[in-house]
Amino acid sequence: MSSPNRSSADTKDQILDAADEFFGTLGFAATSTRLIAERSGVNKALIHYHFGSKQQLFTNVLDRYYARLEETVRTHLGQGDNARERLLHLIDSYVDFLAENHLFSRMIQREILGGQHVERITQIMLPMFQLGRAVVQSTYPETKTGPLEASQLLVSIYGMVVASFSYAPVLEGLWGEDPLAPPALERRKAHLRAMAELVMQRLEH
Amino acid sequence: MSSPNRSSADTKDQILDAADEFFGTLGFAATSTRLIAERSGVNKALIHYHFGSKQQLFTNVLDRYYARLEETVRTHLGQGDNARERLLHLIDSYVDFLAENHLFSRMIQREILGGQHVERITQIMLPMFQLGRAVVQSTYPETKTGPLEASQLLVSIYGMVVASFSYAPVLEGLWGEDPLAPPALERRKAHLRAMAELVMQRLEH
DNA sequence: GTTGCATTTAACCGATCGCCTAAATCGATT
DNA sequence: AATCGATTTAGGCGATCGGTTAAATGCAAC
Repeated sequence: MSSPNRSSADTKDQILDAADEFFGTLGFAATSTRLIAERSGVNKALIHYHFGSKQQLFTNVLDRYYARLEETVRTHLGQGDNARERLLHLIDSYVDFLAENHLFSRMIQREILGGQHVERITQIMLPMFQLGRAVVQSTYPETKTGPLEASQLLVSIYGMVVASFSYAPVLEGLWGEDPLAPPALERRKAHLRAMAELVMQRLEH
Repeated sequence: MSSPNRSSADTKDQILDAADEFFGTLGFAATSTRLIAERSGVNKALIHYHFGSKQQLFTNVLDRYYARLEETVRTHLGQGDNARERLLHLIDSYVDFLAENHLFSRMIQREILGGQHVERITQIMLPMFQLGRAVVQSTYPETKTGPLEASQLLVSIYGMVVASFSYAPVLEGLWGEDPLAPPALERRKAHLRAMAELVMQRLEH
C-alpha cells in the first residue's frame, strides 16, 4: 500500500532520465512532454499521471540533483586538515560533481537566467552562501571588507568553477577539444586550484 | 529605392526593442511572436514581413548587440600605457558594457547553454578568444603552459566578469541588494580589478 | 475466478504556436 | 489625379503544445 511497486518506480525513473536529458540540453520551454515520453518509451499521459504537470516534473528532476549534491557536499565537507585544505578539497569535489552531472549546471544556469524558478534556487543556495561566507570570513578576516570581501570572492570562484561546464558547447569550438573529457577536466582542476591558492596566499600575506 | 523610408526603419526598431526585452528576460523559446507584436504595437505579420522568421529576428537582435559591443571594444581597446593597464581597462569597460546591456549577457549566456545558436556564437567569439590568448601569451610567456595557461585564464576571467550579471536575479536574494545598481557595480569592478591584479602580479613574479 | 486497485493506453481537448495569404492602406512619383 | 511599389492589416492555416478522459490492462489478495 505505502510502498510503490517496482514497475512504477522504474517508469518514473525512465521519465526522469529522459526529462533530465532534454531539460539539460534544450531547456525547459524548448522541451515538450511528447519528446520526453518518446525518449523514455512511455505513454505521454503517464508523465501527468506520475508527476502531475511538466512544471512538477522539472522540479522533480531538480530535486534529484539537489539530493545528490547534498550528499556529495556532506561527504566531502570535513575532509582536509586545515581550512585551506578543506576549501581546496571542496572546490575539487564540486568540480567532480559538476563533471559527473554536467547537465545539472546547465539547467541551474538556465533557470537562474530564466526567472521562473529563481525563488526556489535562491532558497536552496542562500544557506550554502551564508555558510561559505561565514567560513571564509572567520578564516581570513581581511575578507570582511575591501575589494576581496567574501561575498565577491564566492561569486567569482563560483563563476570560475561553473564557467567551463556551462560554456562547454562553445569551449569545444574554442579549444578544439572536449572540455568535459578527463584530460581537459584535470587541467581545469589544476588551474582552479592554482587560482584558489593565489587568492589564499594573498589573504595570508 | 535603396534607402528605406523612415516609417519602415521605425517599425523594425520597435520590433527589435520588444524582441530584445522578451528574448532577454524570457528566452527565445518562451517568447512568442504575438507577445512581441503586442508589446511593440505592431501587427503580428509585420514581424515576418520585416525579418522573415522568429529565428532571423533573434539573430537581428544579437547582431545589434554585436555592433554595439564591437564599437565599445574598438574605442576602449588601445587605452592604457602598458599591457597591464590595457587589460585592466578592457575588463572595466566590458563590465560597464554588460551593465548597460545586461539583457545581452543573459541572452548570450542562455544561447551558449541552449545549443541552437552555438555555432554562431562560437564563430563570433573565436577570433576574440584567439586574440585575447595571443595578447596574454605574448605579455606573460608563463601562460603558454602550466596551470595558469592563457586559455584557462580567459575562461576564468570571463566567468568571473559575467557571473554577477547572469546571476543577478539570485544575487539580489543573496546579497539583499540590487547587484546591477551603481554602488554594487562599483564594488564588483573593484573586486575584479583586484583579482586581475593578483594574477598579473603572480605572472610578473 | 473474481474483486479491487494501481498502472497504462489511445484518443481527444482547447489553446497557442510560427507562419502565410489576400486585400487594404500609405506615400512618393509622375 | 493616377499610378505603383512598399507597407500594414485582419483573418486563417496546419502543427504542436500541455493536459484530460474513459476504457483497457496488469497484478496481488481473497
